[in-house]
Amino acid sequence: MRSPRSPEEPLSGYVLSEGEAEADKVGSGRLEPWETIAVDAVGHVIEFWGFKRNQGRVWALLYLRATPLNAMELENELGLSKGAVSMLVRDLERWGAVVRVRHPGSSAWHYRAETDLVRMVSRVIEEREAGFISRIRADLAEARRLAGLAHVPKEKLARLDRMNALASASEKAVRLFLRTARLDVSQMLSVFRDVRSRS
Amino acid sequence: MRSPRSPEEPLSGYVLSEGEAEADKVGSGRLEPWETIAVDAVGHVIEFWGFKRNQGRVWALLYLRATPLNAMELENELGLSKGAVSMLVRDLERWGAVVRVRHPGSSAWHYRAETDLVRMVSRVIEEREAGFISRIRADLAEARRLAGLAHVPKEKLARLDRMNALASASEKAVRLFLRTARLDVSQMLSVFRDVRSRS
DNA sequence: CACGCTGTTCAAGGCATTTTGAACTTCCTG
DNA sequence: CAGGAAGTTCAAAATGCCTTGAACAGCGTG
Repeated sequence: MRSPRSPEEPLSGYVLSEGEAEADKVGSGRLEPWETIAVDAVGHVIEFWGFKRNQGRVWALLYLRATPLNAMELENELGLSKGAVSMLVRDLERWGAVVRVRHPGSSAWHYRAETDLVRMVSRVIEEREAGFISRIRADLAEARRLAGLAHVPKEKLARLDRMNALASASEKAVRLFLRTARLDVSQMLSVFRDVRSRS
Repeated sequence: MRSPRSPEEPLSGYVLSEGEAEADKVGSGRLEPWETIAVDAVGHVIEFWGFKRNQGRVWALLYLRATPLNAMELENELGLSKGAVSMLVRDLERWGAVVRVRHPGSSAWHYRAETDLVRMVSRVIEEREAGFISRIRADLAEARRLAGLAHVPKEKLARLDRMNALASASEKAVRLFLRTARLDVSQMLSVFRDVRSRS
């Protein structure tokens, strides 16, 4: 669902941004090649859904390494700054996609991936949808009201009404999508849970 | 389906960017208030779907004014530059959301809104989806292959497999969405066509 | 209770995308 | 076919989002 921008640009295959081409670059480069690929793939998915790429990368690494990692490890493995890790992890935590655990022998927090990535995506999308699309509908309704007061010709009013109908249709489509996606996903999740890392 | 970014940001109501707050600003300001609202609402929807806001605004204005406008009018009404209008209109044209018509008494091109805005959105999304998600799946498959060669422990392989399953589920969900949205929309379009401006 | 280690905050910087504006091209009109 | 209006192009500026890094805060330990 992301930026088509201009019709002439290539339609498949995502574009690597500068640093990304050289994999784990700046960081210690401890990531194995297969990890890099998987982590970045999740980064792309999550970006596709309107989140930050690095939120996906953090979650993916935590998920792949069954064992909880601390902030420093995330910095090194993913080549992120301290500040970035702090913020990314906080976001994931609030969304319930990551939990913070205190490890026995260490004074640092460790982070563990929940399997709720998808649940998080659909919840957040739903919240946005609720606020955003209904705000748009409200705007169109307001426009319609003003136009009515302003004695705008019937034909134009009809066009406004049709825009409204369009917005409603979008809204319905998105809701339907979320409902079905949720269904697909809850089946998925039950599979996931079988191998959930026992903390 | 657009940028949730950070959990603490307000979840409803879009944020106005600088210039937008003062409505039609720089331009001649010929737009009526209700038009401004409606045009911007469409701008937001279209941005939500990953296009440029001004592509939506141009289409919306053309749709609301039943009569085709030329480039200069679009510039003035929407406060855009000559170059911007040229590019925006070209994009919409290639997507089939706008057609270019030669008006009898004038040497300038005029632009007319097709009712295909929604068709355009779903087509473009579908194209992106086809390329993008399948690319991601391919990446995960590659990661899985490499991990297999690298004698990665069974448990980690299982996690990779689950990521793959997740990606498949996304793909299925998106496809389903597009199919149903298309259906909703084709019903819509039939309504639209009744009042299509006869050029 | 001071030190050091971990995590948080946020202004400044960096990066990608979008818009502008001016040079250039095309096409109509007389 | 000259003159000019309309349209296109593209480098540079503007914009907006994300990350960085350094200052700050919290906490646990010696």
